[in-house]
Amino acid sequence: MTPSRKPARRKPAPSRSAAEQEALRATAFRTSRRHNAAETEEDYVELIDDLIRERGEARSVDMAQRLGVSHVTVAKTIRRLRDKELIQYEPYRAIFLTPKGKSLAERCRGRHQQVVDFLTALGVSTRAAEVDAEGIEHHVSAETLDAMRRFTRERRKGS
Amino acid sequence: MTPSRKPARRKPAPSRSAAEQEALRATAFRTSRRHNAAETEEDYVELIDDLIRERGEARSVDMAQRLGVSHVTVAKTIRRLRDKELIQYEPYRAIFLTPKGKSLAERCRGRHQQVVDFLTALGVSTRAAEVDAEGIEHHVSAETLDAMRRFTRERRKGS
DNA sequence: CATAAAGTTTAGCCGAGGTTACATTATCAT
DNA sequence: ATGATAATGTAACCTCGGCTAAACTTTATG
Repeated sequence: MTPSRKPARRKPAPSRSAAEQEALRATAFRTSRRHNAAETEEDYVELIDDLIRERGEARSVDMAQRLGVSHVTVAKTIRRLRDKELIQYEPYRAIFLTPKGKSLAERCRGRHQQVVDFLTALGVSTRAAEVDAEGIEHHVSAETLDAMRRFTRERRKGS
Repeated sequence: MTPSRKPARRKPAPSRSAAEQEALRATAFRTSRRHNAAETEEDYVELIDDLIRERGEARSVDMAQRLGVSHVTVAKTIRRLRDKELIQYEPYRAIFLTPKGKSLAERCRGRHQQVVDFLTALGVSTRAAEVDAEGIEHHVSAETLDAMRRFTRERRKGS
């Protein structure tokens, strides 16, 4: 009557290298979730760094505009980043990076550029490369980043 | 005394092609956030599809194990997916994909495999490719995916 | 056939990240 | 000097995706 009358007890799992495979997949999901969580703070410090370079200071109104988000969201997030000692600011004043924040920002900036360069070298348009990199950059392992760098260098030399 | 005594009014933005640049960046962030939001449902339907292929049915306890998450989280999520008509199930019974869910699952399966193949062709180890793909796959545009496919094909022919 | 074990659901908590509406502060211009 | 306006902050609310604890259903078994 109901669409399924399947048993509620577990079938014995296919017993090849199954356990390892399962574990690897669960790890992949967990890793991805962890990276998603770190994404916001990486984006914020990177953006603050950009703004300081471009106009000498970072202000929440500009951050909100660039992120495509309300200023309230920015306010809430930067409070959290301050608690984590990545940034520092006084009420109604501009935002600055702590040394810790600055080093994170620099790492992110480098990685971001590498991903963009890689995608471009692969033949992706500047526009798409910029958009995709924003999503991808937080999920590339050191190993993959290295392979990307190698490819970019070769491709440039070759052409 | 306070670390910053910078003005609270906006400086005129650097006026080159600034407006476009700003818009592009905000778009990149928005796109990335949108993809993050879609990530869960894509992962779930893909996983359900896998389980059905492997053992004929998808059950929440297995999903929880593969995702590395508690079974309660799975229960809550699948309720949402049912509301979105991606899956279908009765209480205490196995889970099935609706046509809509099935087509999403197939798209995701293809994309996932393509990203893994690409990373492998690039020289990344199987293990890292699997983990990174889980994060990356949700953020590749059609254009980038196409470039990846092209590269994978060439590289295979070449070697 | 009663009951234990496995699986599923419900209730309630939390933090992240988003919103609107409203309050406060700083700066600029008259 | 003060008043308008831009920027920032606060309050209250939402959804999503985690969690634990406890209740309930199904299935297997002694």
